[in-house]
Amino acid sequence: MATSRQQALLPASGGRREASRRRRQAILDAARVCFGRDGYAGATVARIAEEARVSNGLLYQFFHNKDELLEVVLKEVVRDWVRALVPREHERERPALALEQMFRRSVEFCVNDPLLPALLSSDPSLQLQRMGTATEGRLDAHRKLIASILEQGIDRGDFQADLDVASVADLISQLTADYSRRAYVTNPDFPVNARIVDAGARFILDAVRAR
Amino acid sequence: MATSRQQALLPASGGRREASRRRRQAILDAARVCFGRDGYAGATVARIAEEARVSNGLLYQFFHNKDELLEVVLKEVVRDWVRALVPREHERERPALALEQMFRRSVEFCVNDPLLPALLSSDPSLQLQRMGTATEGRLDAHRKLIASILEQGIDRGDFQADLDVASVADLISQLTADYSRRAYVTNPDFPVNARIVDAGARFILDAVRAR
Amino acid sequence: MATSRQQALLPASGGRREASRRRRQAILDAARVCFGRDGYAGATVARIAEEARVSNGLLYQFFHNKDELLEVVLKEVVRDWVRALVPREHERERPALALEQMFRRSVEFCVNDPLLPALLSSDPSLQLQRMGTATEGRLDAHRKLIASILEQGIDRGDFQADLDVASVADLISQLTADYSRRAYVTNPDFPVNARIVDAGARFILDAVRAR
Amino acid sequence: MATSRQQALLPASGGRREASRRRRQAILDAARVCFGRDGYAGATVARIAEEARVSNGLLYQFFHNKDELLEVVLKEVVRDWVRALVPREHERERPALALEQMFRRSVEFCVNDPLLPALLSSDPSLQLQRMGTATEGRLDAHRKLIASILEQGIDRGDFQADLDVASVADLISQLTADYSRRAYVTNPDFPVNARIVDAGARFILDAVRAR
DNA sequence: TATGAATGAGTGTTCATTCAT
DNA sequence: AATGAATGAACACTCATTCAT
Repeated sequence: MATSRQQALLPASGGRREASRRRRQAILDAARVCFGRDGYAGATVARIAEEARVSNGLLYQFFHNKDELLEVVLKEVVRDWVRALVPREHERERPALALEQMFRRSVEFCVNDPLLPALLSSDPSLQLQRMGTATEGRLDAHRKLIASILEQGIDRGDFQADLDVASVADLISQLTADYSRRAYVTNPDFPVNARIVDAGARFILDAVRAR
Repeated sequence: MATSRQQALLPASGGRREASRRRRQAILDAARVCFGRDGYAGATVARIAEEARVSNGLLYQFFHNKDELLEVVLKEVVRDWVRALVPREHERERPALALEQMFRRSVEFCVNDPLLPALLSSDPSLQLQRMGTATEGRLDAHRKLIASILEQGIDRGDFQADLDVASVADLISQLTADYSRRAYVTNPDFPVNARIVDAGARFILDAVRAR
Repeated sequence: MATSRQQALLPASGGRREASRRRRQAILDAARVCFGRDGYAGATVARIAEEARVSNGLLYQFFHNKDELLEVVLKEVVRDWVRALVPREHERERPALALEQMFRRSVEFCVNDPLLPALLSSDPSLQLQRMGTATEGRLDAHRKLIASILEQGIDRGDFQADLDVASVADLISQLTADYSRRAYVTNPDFPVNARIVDAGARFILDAVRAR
Repeated sequence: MATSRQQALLPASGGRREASRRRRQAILDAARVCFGRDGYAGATVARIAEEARVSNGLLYQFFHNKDELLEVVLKEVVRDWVRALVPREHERERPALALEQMFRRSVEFCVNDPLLPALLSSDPSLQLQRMGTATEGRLDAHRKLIASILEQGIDRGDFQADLDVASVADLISQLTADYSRRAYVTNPDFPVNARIVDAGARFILDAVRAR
């Protein structure tokens, strides 16, 4: 989101083609905020258009309908998220650190983007059954990324040798998604803070670490 | 839910009072399914009434409005769920077993009741801010139950002595909720099956077990 | 109204026949209050039944539907009103006094019975078009009563000889109805009080008095 | 109303802006008829839209809700009415004539606009408590106008010197309102016709005239 | 006779979508 | 390309009326 939204604020330059592209992005950014805040049914097309500083009807020149808009937004979100999670250079050879940082970065990411965890946990408010599994499939990227880190750690002897890699990758993906969601929803009973994020990181590492 | 729904299928016997009680329960059961499937905004009063085989208006003789209906349904769900999770007699002195069974039973419970995990993860579609924290507080019961098992395990030397009990209880509660949700939503990419539930149980135990 | 409502409070005595009659009257009294307060559309059958301390359905054993209930209530109101207005003995030979007292008594009557003025001025809230002119005709009684007083006054030389009796009777009837209504509706801008009622009485007398 | 409605029948010309304005006015005109005919509760939004030859939803682009629509309609009615009643030039120095003409014009005005008298007599069906006293205050204009004519007449010696001006102004205002209402409601028993309007005018003048 | 649970048509209102401009 | 006025199918909710008890 960061990138695309910043671009929208750049001076209006370029030809008609460019202006059009910028408007389309403004709609996507506004939709991201609205769907994340209000869910699918709760978000209104009018509100999205308003927050994008664009007319009601323009939306339908870029997207066939509300469903398609959501679909595109979700793809964008997942793309940005996966990009943000790719391990940094210095983590490459240290699987435990890579795993921990991925968890922390994901929680961080979602603080400003509640849409992702909603998607990750198949939030019924998104009514995903409306669209094909196209987006659904993309989530696989996260699991695969985790799985590759796990395998690397097993190879190096850092993680338990007999892990069911696919299943554990899924577990970690879920846990991450949930804490990411919680990072956004302010739960007065049990807020996500440094302490609980630390506990989450340790929990994951304890569960996979070799003994 | 199980019990009440089964009763609904019994031959219609008893006085008017009884018939009325049965209809009320049919509405609650239908609402449970609809809210769980479609979220708050997505569920329509008409659909709920239809699935309860009841007229549209009758709903408003039992509940003031859609909000109140959701509130009552949520209380019922949590009540049934907590009941189902209480450790059995033979698990009393074996914290690791108690923890594992709680996870498995919760996943089982939610196969037929997607509403619970939606509630547990503060699904925005439920728009919980509509109602008081009455229900919210009840979720605490789950965390407390887990926490008590954890403490017992620490005392017996089965679990790590330096666990952040409150945080870990929350983590396990979340993980349970998420797998429970997944147990209902049929995810063709990664279904919840015996293998992955086993992995979940092991993951949790590995994370807390003393070394 | 006074009479009938007081009877409703008498100890429940008499056979079934009598009890039934009493319940019917309770419904009529409650309807009178509700229709007067809320208009036809605003009054609900449920509320009427509640205020009559009677079940919802009983109403339909006495009256075919809401329309008929209103019709009967209106007849009662007009009957009570006309009864209350009949000149007292000592007014018989003094037309001016009779006229004035009728105005004052009518205002008084309606303080507790807003339904009458609503009827007198064909208040659209009563949606009188629903029913035949049956009730409508009864209003004639008031005009005729006034007309007879006017004629008497003309004969005695108290009132102008060339009055258009029928028209003036109608005017006075209207004015009375309106002030009666105003006696009930509390208009903060221009409340009906002793001063304005006095002015009303004088206005009427000035308009008809012989010069 | 006259003016606006006539315009609505003109050939549909002008830009989008103009067309929109015309539709808004059509809604107001239809609402005026419906509220006047059926009262507030009796009038349905759907019927108003239908009579305005406009879709159900358009109404809500111009007015927030039914209440606001009524409020705007009432303001319009009062505005048009007060405009219609301002004494003509040649009546300025003849209070008796001014008074009479005001009565006649008001009756005339309401033949096509039953809403005004409903308002003037605080018809409960309008449920005026819903809105602020904004409109309420405007009615004062009528009383003040009458009062000023009365005072002028008293100064010139045409009217009784000791009139309670405020009260009499209110009486005349009421009488006017009532006859205006009657001018619309076709009362088969006692229709408002030339004869009875004449009687009304004479009645008022007789009541205030100096002796 | 009397009840009140049950019905369902109808209400005010919202909102995704279309289309003349 | 862009607007926003206009549509109409939903929606949550109400209430006169019926009917099994």
